[in-house]
Amino acid sequence: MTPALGPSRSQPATLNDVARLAGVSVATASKALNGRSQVRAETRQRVVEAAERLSFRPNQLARGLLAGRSGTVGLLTSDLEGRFSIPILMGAEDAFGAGEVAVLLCDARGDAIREQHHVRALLGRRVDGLIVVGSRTDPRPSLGRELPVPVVYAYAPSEDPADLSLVPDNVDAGRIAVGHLLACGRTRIAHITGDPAYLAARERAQGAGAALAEAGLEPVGEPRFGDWSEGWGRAATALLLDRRVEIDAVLCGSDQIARGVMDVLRERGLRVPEDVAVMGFDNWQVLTAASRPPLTSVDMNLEQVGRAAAHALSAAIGGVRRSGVETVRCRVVIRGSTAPLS
Amino acid sequence: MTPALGPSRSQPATLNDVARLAGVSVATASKALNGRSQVRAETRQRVVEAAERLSFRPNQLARGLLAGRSGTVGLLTSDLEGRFSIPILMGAEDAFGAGEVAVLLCDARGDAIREQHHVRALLGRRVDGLIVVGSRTDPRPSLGRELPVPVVYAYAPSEDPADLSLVPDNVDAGRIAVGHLLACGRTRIAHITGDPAYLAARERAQGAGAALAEAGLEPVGEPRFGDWSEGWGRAATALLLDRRVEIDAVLCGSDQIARGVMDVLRERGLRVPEDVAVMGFDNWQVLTAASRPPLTSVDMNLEQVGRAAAHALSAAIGGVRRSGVETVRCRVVIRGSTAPLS
DNA sequence: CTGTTAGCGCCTTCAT
DNA sequence: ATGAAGGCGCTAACAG
Repeated sequence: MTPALGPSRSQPATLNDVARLAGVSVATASKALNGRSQVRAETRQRVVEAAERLSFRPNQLARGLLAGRSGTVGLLTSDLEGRFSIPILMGAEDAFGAGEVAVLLCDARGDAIREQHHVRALLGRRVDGLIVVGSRTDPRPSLGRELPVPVVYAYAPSEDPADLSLVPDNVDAGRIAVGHLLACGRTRIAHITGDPAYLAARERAQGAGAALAEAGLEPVGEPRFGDWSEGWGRAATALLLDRRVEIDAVLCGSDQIARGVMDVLRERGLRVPEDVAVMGFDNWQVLTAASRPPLTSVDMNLEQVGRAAAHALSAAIGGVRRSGVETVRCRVVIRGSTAPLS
Repeated sequence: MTPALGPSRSQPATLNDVARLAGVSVATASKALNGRSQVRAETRQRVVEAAERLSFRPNQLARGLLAGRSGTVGLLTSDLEGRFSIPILMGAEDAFGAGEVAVLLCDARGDAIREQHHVRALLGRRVDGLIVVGSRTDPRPSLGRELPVPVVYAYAPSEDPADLSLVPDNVDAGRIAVGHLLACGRTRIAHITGDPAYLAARERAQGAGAALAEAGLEPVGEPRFGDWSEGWGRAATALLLDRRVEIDAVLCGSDQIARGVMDVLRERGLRVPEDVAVMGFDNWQVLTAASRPPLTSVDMNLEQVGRAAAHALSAAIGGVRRSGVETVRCRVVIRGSTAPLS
């Protein structure tokens, strides 16, 4: 409405203002503020004081224009809504924030057109690099090799092996999950997991199977694929129990599935973890902590993935490019739903 | 390592390059590309083609430098981890994205020092404005009136009434929640809610109480404050039933609490919604959809809050400033856990 | 040690 | 209709 007339109206101070107030040239002021050595201490003092008094902040746009680098990266998510993007985003933001790099956030909402649009916009802003965050671990189309800046793919790897991708190691995750159950003395381990269209589901099952085989154990039936919901966890468990299949552990493809599994086990009078150990995937706090008992789960270390992507991108911007798919290890977070057989 | 020699190495084309290729001056090229009218159609054509061929994208940094505006806003969250920031962020990103404005994301992680640091960094990048997203609806300290750009507070309002804040209307939310239960013919409505240190909890209770009073009904005891967990929902419900308190509906302060409430109701042989209607808050998909039956819940319309904040900020940048706390209405999302008494 | 000059990429007068 | 020139804020050469 009425333009405020207070201090908030005034334009931000420029180096010119500072120089004038300090009674020196802009060049000297620049050197003084940037710690260049060819400035008399007393002069520098004057400049610094002037800058302070005007609350001078160097204009990064001007700097970027000159340097040819903006000190900015684009973070392009395909699905902010899903819960996997956020931790990755946090890890990346954290890693960049420490290094004076700012993050431009764009959400493509799963739309390729919108993604392309965002890429153009980001390049127009002269981002120094790009991180592309997918919503599932299945490979996705590359943005292409023609981009003027380096790109790192996180969570969803690029289909082009010339690109660098960072993904959680889901095969290994299946392995260490089973490893934990074995360490608890369990031998009749069923695997109830999610949608087989997801690579993550298949890879975890593969790793779990391998770990069982290496231990000389038979899996309790084939992995049971379904969807990622509590409902499927309940249904699959009911089926298992109805058929009198003997089990002392259930490895679940998600924490939601695990919730469903535990509910039915309890309803049928089986105790967790005394009779059956239950383990989830994703380590989603709201579910793992609220379960009865609290749910042991595999954490994909997504913040770590984000941080690793940030570091890889920084390296690439610095000229050290890598390529191919690199994995980040997952970890088991032990809670009350798994325990050694007594 | 080895600097790639492909097309990705070349510097992005400048207007100069385009002009040279088209055989005109930079001034003409600029006019041609920006739709200025004083250019012969045939010339414009040549310029556009040249630009295309070089995949020219105007450097926004240079533009911003000249214009004095960067076309960029800062989004400062205090807690990306919590689930409330994300929808707000999505709404804001969406609203800005449509308007050629890019969003710089910073997460203060609940740390005032870090927040201050981020504000400085953002101002250095000459953001045209700032949105500050809080993690709860309790008022928070203002960033101050001295900032050179407009600021809009979302979710957590500023303590300074001179600032503009956009928050969900939690009093009204309590009202419409009770309104829905009344419409279902319920009259014995208990309220089990979260931590009374949260303004949201107190405001919802206040609104709920007012709606009951207006309907000439007594609340079933005082609102039961606790924390926001499933565990508290279970405990509070058990207490209620142990005391033989007669109820036909429970309004819960969060979906998690509602989960706990429903579990105990079912365990005690009460049917939802036939015997007792249950209603949650937050409309958190993963909980509401997975409940048995699916949970009716109040949605705070957070995307809407984010969008409104974005629009308000755009207006402020355009010179139209508002101030004070403005509210966004919540809405009831009806699912299976509430139904008319038959 | 300090100041002058030039230019990053773009847009906008002002001449032509 | 086109081009030449100036300047946005800053830094890196070079001069003094």
